Amino acid sequence: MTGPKDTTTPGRRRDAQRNRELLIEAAHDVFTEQGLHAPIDVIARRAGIGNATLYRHFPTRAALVDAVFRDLLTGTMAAGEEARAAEDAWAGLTGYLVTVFSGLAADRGTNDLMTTHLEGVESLQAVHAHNRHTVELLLSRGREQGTVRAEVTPEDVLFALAALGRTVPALTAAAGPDAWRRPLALLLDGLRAAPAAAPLPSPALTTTQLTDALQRLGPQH
Amino acid sequence: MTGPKDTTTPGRRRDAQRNRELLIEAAHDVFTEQGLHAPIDVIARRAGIGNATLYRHFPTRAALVDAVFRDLLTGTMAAGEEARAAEDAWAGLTGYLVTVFSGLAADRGTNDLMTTHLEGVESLQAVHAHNRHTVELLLSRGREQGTVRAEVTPEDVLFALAALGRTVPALTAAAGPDAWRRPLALLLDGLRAAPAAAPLPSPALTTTQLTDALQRLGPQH
Amino acid sequence: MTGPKDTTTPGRRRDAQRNRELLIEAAHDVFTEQGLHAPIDVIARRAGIGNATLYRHFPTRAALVDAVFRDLLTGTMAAGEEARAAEDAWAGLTGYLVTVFSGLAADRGTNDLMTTHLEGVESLQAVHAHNRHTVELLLSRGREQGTVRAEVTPEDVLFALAALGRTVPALTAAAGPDAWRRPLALLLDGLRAAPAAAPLPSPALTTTQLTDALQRLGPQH
Amino acid sequence: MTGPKDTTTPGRRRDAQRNRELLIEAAHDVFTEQGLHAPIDVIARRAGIGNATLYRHFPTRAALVDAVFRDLLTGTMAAGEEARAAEDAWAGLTGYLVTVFSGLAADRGTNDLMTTHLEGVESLQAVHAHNRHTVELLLSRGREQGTVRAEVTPEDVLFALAALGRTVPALTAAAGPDAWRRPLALLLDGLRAAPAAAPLPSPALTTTQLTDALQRLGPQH
DNA sequence: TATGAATGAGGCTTCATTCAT
DNA sequence: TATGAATGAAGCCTCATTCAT
Repeated sequence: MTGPKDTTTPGRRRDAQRNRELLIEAAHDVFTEQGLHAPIDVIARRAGIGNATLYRHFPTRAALVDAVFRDLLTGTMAAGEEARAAEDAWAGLTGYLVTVFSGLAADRGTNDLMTTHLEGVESLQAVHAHNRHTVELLLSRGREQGTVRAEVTPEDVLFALAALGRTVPALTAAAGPDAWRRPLALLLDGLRAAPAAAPLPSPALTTTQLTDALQRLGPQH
Repeated sequence: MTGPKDTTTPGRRRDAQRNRELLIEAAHDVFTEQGLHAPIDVIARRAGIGNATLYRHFPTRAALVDAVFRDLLTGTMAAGEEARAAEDAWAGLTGYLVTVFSGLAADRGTNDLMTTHLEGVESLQAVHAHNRHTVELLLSRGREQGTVRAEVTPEDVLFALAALGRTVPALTAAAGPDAWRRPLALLLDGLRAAPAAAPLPSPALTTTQLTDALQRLGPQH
Repeated sequence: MTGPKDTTTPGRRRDAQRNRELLIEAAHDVFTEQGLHAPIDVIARRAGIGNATLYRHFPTRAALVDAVFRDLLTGTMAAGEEARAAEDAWAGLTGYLVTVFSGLAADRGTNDLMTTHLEGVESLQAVHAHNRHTVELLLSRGREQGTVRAEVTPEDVLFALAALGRTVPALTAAAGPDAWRRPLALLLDGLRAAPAAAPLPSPALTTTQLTDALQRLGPQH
Repeated sequence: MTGPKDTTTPGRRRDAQRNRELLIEAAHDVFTEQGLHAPIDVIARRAGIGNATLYRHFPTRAALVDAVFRDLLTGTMAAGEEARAAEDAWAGLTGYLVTVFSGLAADRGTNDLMTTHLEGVESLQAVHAHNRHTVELLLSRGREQGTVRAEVTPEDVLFALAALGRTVPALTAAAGPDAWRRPLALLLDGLRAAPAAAPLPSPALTTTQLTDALQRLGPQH
């Protein structure tokens, strides 16, 4: 006997737990593919479970989103912690944003989540706050170290991040998984105090790729 | 023969033309307010015309969009022409983008249009091409004049433009009609060869404004 | 040719008109049977028409209710006019209320309509206003003629009317189509200045009938 | 024997009893707030108990209602006893009805219960019977004492009571906790043999209050 | 037996597209 | 040809009741 829990679990508990997991899994997949606005019924269907059951487990979309991303988001926060500890604030900031964007690129759900403020998603509050603190700290230290432009505020960075971040899925779809590195580098260069030394990463978009990427953006809302 | 070419449909031709105009007008208004995904019926109703008639005139949404913006977009192209003539390429580029963004801020339709490639919208091709040429020209001359970073491509600029452009409506809603000037300036600073001399325009976002703006972005699609 | 309309009516107009009538008819029936809260879909089904079509004709429940009852309600208003002209105000009031209650007894829809204020039902406003004016006028003249208690206000009457009126369908179901006459008479006797001379109309409820009636009332809301 | 009768289920019996009490308590609260049609699950959740357990204890809604109100209703019956003892039958009747209405005003559940006959609620039979006897007795004595109209039957009173009683929650919501006193007084005046001497209690409704009250009544069922 | 969970069915509303005159 | 109308399909949500442990 390794743990007492297994034997204690009464009645249907295990089954429900299984359903809950199926739902979260399905929701994760669907959110990843379609974004956070994906129809609830699609998720339920994908899980092979009645939609009313989904509602029982997660009365609101926000609750479901919260459950799906709670763990994933802690990953982002960990990256933030690490970045804060960096000697060179600029390097820390850069590295942090790269990590964040890697996440945004892979997953429409994470993307929506990080580049929007969804009312009612609890865990999100924490991530956004943490995110802001990380950026704020690194900016302020960067300013002291002379690598960050004096006037740049955390809001500047966070907003630019969101703006660029939202386009990442379309971009990667059109031009490969690393395509976001280049516009991100450009953005960062705008924040620097000193002129940018490093060459831009990732090859430039071709015209076709640009067209493709824009097409994938689609009309808003 | 005093009338128009086709005598078989005496008043018809003119009637249809009138309808077409009414539809385009209505669509323009609706697109401006609601974006390009606005319900077809709303447009037809606003024009005071049956939706099936709309379909007859414009079998697809793209066709309607095309018709609506064909004329408007020439305005943007004119701004491009003017910019191309600028002595100082950097000033020309800056001015051009400011003009473009002013348009993006005012009109959800133009915004969708310029920051996306809608399959099947013919006239759009022309604008995007023109746009690209303008940027390309100014970039290349800027490079010669030493004001633009060597590596920056037109695609870099156009893509960044689209990314930032799409957020403009939410941004102006949250922080006022000039709020886009600041992130645009930041973006431009990233493109410069020389370090940015000018201070950032427009006050920085407050945290609340940022939150508000992000909330207004909403999930994609 | 007796009228030009028939031949002029273009296209589908006649068909749609037919549908509209079918819908109103069906709605009338369903409202009469089930009251104004009856499911929209049931009405559409009863009319043999898709529910979306119903929505096209009547975008809100209130619009449908309005269409169904607009004509019926003018009947009530006519009765009001007549009552106002009565020499003996008390007789006029009595007669009026009897007419009104006859309507309430026959039809759950009318009943809901008259004993409730449904937001958005235009024609209803007029009836309620007319109703109030009738009652007000007759009360005030009745007071002058010494047949109505001094303190009684139109609101007193209208409210009592509503309270009693709502029970009328259950009452008639349990005790016959004239059963409402008796409680109405009792109510009126409470409004009189002089002691009631006339015997109560309609036989008294039996205990069983009372039980039955109450059962039919059902829980509120 | 120190324990309870059934020794086969040592803690069970007591547990079940406890659950039963919790359920009744919760149901009482919910019924009071929302009326007798409140969702079953809400009650179970409020009790912190599974809904299936609720079903086990009370297979039908009626059974639950019965259990909840069995005790409460004895209070009403006590008031009846007291009223029966009154010297002046009319005063007794009046006082009784005031007491009853106070209850109707405070509690949606009691209201539904007293103004309706719910199929299958056993205990209700008793209350209604008791109620009827009280009214019957007082009426008959009032007739002897010359204060009650000869023709008025218990059913007349009980029905009028129900009709007015059901409107009490809406009325108090619209016009204050004592607003029911005035229409009740009017009703009673209709039952008197002698002309009403006392002025009406509680101020008259304003037009706005009337509208508000009617709106709150809502469609039946 | 007690229980949490599951679900089918019902209700509302919107919209793109097709139909029938 | 021009048109108003029709509709199927999709999305949302709630609740009474049954199921399976």
